[in-house]
Amino acid sequence: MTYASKRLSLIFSALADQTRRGIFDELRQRPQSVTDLANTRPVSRPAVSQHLKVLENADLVFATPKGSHRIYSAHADGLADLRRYLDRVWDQALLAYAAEITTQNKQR
Amino acid sequence: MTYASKRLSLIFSALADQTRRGIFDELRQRPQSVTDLANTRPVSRPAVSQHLKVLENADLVFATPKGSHRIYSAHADGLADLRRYLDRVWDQALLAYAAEITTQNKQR
DNA sequence: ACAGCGCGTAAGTCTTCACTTACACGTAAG
DNA sequence: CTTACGTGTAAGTGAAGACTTACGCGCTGT
Repeated sequence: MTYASKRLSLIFSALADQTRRGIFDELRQRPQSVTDLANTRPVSRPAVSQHLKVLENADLVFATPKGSHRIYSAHADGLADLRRYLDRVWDQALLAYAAEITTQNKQR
Repeated sequence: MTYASKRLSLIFSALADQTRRGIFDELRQRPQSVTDLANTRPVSRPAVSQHLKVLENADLVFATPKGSHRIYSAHADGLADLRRYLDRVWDQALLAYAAEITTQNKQR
């Protein structure tokens, strides 16, 4: 549980940043190198490198060495945990919502 | 798109904090007041109040005045956006993964 | 071998954030 | 009315984060 919480924190905070989510979104469309990503973005190349490290640490991205380049791609594993959490939360939220409605009806 | 991005950032960063996610998880099980939440948690009451403000701002939580109390409950609306994003990402990630596999097969 | 490219990382700065204590205000109860 | 409770918010502090420039190291090609 604690393990899962830390993992979720990594994933959520990784996707919380707009620049990072942009990188992730673009990597889903097509794998790219660090400089390729930096060229289409208003931040420096080291910044992109650091963002990729965060995404990689959350299992949202992985790198494939290609000669002297490193091609980054989106990874499905990190998303699986997020999806599991969200599915669970989703059901419970709907239940809570239904319970709330009935409570409100009772109070009338 | 930019609007959605900002909204997503709010949701993701709201859920990125462990304390805040704990509050949200507990509110899904049963609506509670601020002091109730603070009592079962190692942080002060104002801290909980601030966390609730962040959650409320992300449409993950809403308050119902009850006399001098304020009962907070989980809200499904904020989750809807998150779920939409995740569904889209999920499909694309699977496609990207499949594309990557076929690329690797070609290169053999 | 050497010049250049792609990349990661260290070091520094400025902002954001999670938290604390102190204060102000409305509601409830004596 | 006054005392007490529940709450939100302002002010301050220490840590984390999103950047920058500078540096170092492994490939690549000539």
